[in-house]
Amino acid sequence: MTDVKKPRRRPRSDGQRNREQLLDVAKTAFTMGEVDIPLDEVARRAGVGIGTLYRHFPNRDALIEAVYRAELDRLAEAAPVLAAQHPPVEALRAWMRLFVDYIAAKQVIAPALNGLVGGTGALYAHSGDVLKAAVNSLVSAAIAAGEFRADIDPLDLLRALAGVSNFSAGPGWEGSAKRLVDILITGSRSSAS
Amino acid sequence: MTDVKKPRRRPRSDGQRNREQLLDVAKTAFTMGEVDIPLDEVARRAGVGIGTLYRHFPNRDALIEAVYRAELDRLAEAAPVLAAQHPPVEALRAWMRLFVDYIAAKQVIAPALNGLVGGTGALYAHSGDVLKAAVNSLVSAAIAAGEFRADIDPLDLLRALAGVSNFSAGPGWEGSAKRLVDILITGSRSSAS
DNA sequence: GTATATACGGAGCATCACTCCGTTTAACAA
DNA sequence: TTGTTAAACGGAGTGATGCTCCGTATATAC
Repeated sequence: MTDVKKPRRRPRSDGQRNREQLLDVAKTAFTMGEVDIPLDEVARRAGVGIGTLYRHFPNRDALIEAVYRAELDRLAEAAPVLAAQHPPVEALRAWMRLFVDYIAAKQVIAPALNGLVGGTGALYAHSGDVLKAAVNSLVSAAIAAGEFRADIDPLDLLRALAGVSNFSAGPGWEGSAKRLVDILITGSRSSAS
Repeated sequence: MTDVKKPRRRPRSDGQRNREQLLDVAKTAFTMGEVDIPLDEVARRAGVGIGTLYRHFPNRDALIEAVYRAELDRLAEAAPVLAAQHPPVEALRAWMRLFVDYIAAKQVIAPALNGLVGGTGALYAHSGDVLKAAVNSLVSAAIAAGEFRADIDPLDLLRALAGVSNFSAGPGWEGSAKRLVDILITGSRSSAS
């Protein structure tokens, strides 16, 4: 059952290279707003055959998720750094702003999510976990410090933040998103001042 | 320029009937999670030809928007009713909860939105307006009553709420969404208690 | 150098969005 | 009722796209 693969061989270098090239092309395309780019085209730009693309990513969603996930990982990694640099509530505020800035700057996440079929499912479950862990640690710290109400569900905050990414549009967008962060934090305090 | 159509004839009854049947089938399908249902299939279930579907809705997005818009209209209509029945802040809270309940019960909005290509654009601009007006009037009343800070942008709240709809999943979802509503309202008060 | 697991490429298939146009029918007038 | 006509219908056909299959090529190990 739990048979461990003993790696008979080192992974082939061309395989890894191609995989990264595909991810790179896809990320660039999604960022540029070409959410509907045909997969043939992604393969062509990456200089590989369509078959190669499908071996690395079994379907369109898998490719999108891979791009998406790599970005989220980087976001999650920022959490412990911020926690070390600031007091709990400020660390959370900073992270939430980072989230917003991040989405604003590189429009990777929002368009990709919108392009997904029935985003309800697997993708969130998988990729969401790292973000969940990140926001979870920050909120826990704020609660432990007595700054936040104990009944705050970190996921609530994450959901609200994700919403901003979906309605991303218009000029005053960034400022508005930052105000929302403040609203959320104020609303979560144990005894609002 | 502004030539008014003088309706030479009454609209044909079969046309209207078919249009409504198509909308009905599409709404049901989307609600059932069949976001990717082929349009041929929608036409078949509605008992019309594919050509008829395309005459009423020039493309897939147009059909989705039509369903989506009808639902949003009903949500917007609830705002003035609630405003008449409750004090400002409670009217807003009630409306936001309605929004959440609505999405939870009939999963029309979230899946449809996710299925859209680049939700950034036209659809929101069009359909969003009615919701915007609804939440706007409720928030304005709360500000006028001195209950809310004057710098609250109603759109911020709408965005956060929309986020919930996108991360809709899991069992504790509804309760969590209601907590979020409370957080948002507490965070928006002029002097939080 | 040889063997072989691994990866590659792209022709081909199935499906789906959307178009086109000949046929049918509801509305109106006489 | 019947004739006229604008309006609506239906579905075969077209092009594009997601995905599969399998023969070929090559990196790794010995």
